[in-house]
Amino acid sequence: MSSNRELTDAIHKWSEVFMRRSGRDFKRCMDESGLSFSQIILLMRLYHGGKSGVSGIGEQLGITNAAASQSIDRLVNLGLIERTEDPEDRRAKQLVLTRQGQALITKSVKARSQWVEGLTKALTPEQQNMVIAALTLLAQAAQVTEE
Amino acid sequence: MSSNRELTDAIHKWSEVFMRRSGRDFKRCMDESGLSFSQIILLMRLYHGGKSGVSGIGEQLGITNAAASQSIDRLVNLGLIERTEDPEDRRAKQLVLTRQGQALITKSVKARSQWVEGLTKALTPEQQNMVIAALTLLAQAAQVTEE
DNA sequence: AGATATACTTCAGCCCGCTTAACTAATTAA
DNA sequence: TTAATTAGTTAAGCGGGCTGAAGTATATCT
Repeated sequence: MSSNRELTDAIHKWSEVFMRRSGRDFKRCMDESGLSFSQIILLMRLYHGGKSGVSGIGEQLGITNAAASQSIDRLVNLGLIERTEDPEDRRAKQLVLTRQGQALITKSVKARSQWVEGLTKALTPEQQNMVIAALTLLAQAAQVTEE
Repeated sequence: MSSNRELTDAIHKWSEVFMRRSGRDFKRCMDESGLSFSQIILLMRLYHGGKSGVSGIGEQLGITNAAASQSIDRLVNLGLIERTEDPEDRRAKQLVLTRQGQALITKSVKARSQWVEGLTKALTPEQQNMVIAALTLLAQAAQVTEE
């Protein structure tokens, strides 16, 4: 039977390792793409959130419309975002990732996936099954939590 | 028996969820502390790497000594880093996190730990044991991989 | 129609982070 | 001991990212 302490400890160790890795992942993504952290976060929001307007992005990121507009403008010029007029409301813009923009994010996700996959290489089949089950459980729980 | 496909899929789903979460974690950490991404990365390097010099940091972060020096200077002024003369080589400086600097990073790690712990709340004891075992395996594998 | 509100853009101004280049100070090599 | 190397700082300059304020165009309220 699992003591609460064991669970906490395991999670804490894991958190340290993966926080560190996350930092490096982002840093590398920034260096390779030449984008800033804010810009990558912006792309990730679009990647997960689908279509969105300028002020929607600004709100999600906690910045002013002006800042969002400027940042988006740069990303449009880089060919990572497509910005079109909303036919329903011609004041608004619809923002969607271009194929190139999507590729940038998926590449990052893929890099992390491959890293984890590498970690499982040395495990026994039983252990691998356990990892599959555990990660699936966690991912599901996380998706339920998302509002 | 686990097919390779299952493993890859599970890891991919997990990666998406956690990449997204990582982004938000960093963003929140930046907003709360008022620090930039670079500065947090710098603190994390010191947190994990222990003592280090200015050029060591610059090298790890892929920036010039000048940039590292300036960034460190700001963090020293904020009371997050202690910068002292190396007694062995008086040209060099020893950089260590202050208690406040350490607290900033540990707070971030703790936030993530608590999030994951929250995810496990709804799981059965057996499932929790599995999560413990899986995360422990992954964390160990990751630490072995670190050079 | 006229007033108000909304969605976004533009501009000026500030700070941050980066680079290169020039500098100081300490160490090491000749 | 003089010359070269190494560690770090400082300064000028560029661009990014943010804000507040002003401006444009569309939509909605009365």
